[in-house]
Amino acid sequence: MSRILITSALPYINGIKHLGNLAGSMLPADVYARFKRARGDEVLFICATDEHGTPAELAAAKAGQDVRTYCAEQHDIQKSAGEAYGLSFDWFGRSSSTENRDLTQSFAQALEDNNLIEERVDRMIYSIDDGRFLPDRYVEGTCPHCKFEKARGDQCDNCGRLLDPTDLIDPYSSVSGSRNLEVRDTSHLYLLQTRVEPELRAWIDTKSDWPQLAKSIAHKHLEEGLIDRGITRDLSWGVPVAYEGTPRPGFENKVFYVWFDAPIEYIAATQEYFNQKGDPDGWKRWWRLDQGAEDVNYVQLMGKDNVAFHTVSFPATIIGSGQPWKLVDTLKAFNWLNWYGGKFSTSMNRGVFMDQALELLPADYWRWYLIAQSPEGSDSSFTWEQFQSTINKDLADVLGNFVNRIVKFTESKFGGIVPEGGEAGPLEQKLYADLSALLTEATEAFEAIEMRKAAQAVRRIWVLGNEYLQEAAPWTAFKTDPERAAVIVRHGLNLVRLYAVLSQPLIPFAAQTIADSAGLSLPQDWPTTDAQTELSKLTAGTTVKSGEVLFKKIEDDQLTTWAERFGGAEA
RNA sequence: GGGCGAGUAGCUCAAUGGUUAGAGCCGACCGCUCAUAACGGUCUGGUUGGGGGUUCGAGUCCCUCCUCGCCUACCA
Repeated sequence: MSRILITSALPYINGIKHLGNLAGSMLPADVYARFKRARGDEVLFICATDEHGTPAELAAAKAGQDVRTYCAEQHDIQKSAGEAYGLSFDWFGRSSSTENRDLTQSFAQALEDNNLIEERVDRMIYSIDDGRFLPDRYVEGTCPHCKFEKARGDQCDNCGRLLDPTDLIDPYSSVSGSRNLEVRDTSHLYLLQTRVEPELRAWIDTKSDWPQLAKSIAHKHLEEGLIDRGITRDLSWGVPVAYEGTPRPGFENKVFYVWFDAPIEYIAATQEYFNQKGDPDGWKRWWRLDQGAEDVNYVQLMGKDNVAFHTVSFPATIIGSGQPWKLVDTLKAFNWLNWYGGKFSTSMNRGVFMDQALELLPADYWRWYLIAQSPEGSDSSFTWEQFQSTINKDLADVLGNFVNRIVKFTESKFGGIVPEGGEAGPLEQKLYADLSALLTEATEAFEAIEMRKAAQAVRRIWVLGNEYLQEAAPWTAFKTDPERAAVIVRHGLNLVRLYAVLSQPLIPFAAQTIADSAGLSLPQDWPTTDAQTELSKLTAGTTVKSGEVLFKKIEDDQLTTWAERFGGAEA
């Protein structure tokens, strides 16, 4: 038994997430967490909303709400959405918690004590009409290179060149459109990452098993030389720049940069969890190497855009603190799920969001599709046509129909009781062998967090049941050799039990329904690779019961309706 | 501009430098009749983005070009 700490990248507070966000971090993290729990490991699975920063302030203003109220509301929405998808977080926290405020300030102080913090004066764009400093990308204007009129202050979307906001011709605020801008001096704290580079490099060099994507991003930063990072911003919504209640002089109206406090929330959310449980020191055995966390395996899952922050910035903060914090061991990065080859986009009404998806179909349908099509190697595309095909074939035909056919057969021929008698023959021996190989494959894929491969292996195990029934033909045996039929049906029903167990991480709701039909309760331990033993756990005499159809097929006219509502190929 | 990744069957994706590049879906045909018109089987389908090179042997390694995606540190 191992101790596994799992974190999913924190979803930003700015509105409910689309299926791409779900597929690229939270869902695979959940599948992995469920798998590891079924394996008997001690799992702590943490996530939270990332609530600070300019976009949150602007979204709140747009919604006509106080930012605090807005975030509280949006947090509840995201929390409910996660629960509706069966995301089994042990805790879904908030980066605006008091725990995170205190811990973030404490980290900043530790870095300061280690002479890793420096005050510098920046020249930033201030929008007089908006009453705020503007991050580079919130300043727009004409590109000095290509004359594109909607170039952002950080980069021109037309010619791709990197820009400084002061380069822009005729700049204006993208918040209000105001051209009443000026450059102002403002002080900020900088984290002197350059000074922790040797330690950071040494640590990264130990991570030989990181995926290529993560290693190359981390090394790129090291090779080009780390840059000292500004870790404060001129905003009102965020962690105040203070220590133990005392604001830092000159920083009364500033907060820490959202990317400084967000990863710290992984730890703070754990504190929130244990505080809520009345065990205020409980978090330490997960995060403090000097207080019981030395045997924790820490696994982070995230989208590819997050990799640099998790391999360089956050580790630099932790290492710089000089304190014995747990650092990430295993890191899994995902690419993007696209919408018909393009991006999901709220403004262009492209794509499906988590709440909308559940209006159409149960969570398991989405979970299965998103895991089976997981954007692991490269970006993958959502299309309605492929979604329909995957669901109808894999879930309805292969899995759902298998469970239904064998249970119905048992009801009509054996009174709904797992029959006794008979001995396993050559067909069963072949089934054991095939199943053992596939169980090994599936288990290894889950362990390696290779989601496509894992789903594929599980699907092949479902197919195995249909192959077995077809060849064994209990409907024929029943007429000529009832004892032989009993053997076949007993094995078929044991496959149903096995499918419930195997399906737990992927489609937990359906797994429970399948388990119900065999009189089982979940969770159950993950199967061993000893197929013969696994196929004898449901013993003769047990009552089985068919129920509603497990998965309804997606009809063509449903698809048409959805494509009209959400856009599709034409978008 | 720089860095990284990707490009393989109609579609979605596999393939430690080593038989004849595989699987699912789609399509065609055959079988089965327990089951959600479900299941099983067979078959069709490829100039591996283009062009060069290394090698006994290249989807894989090298060079170059094209296309797409991500990052490029003040969006998160």
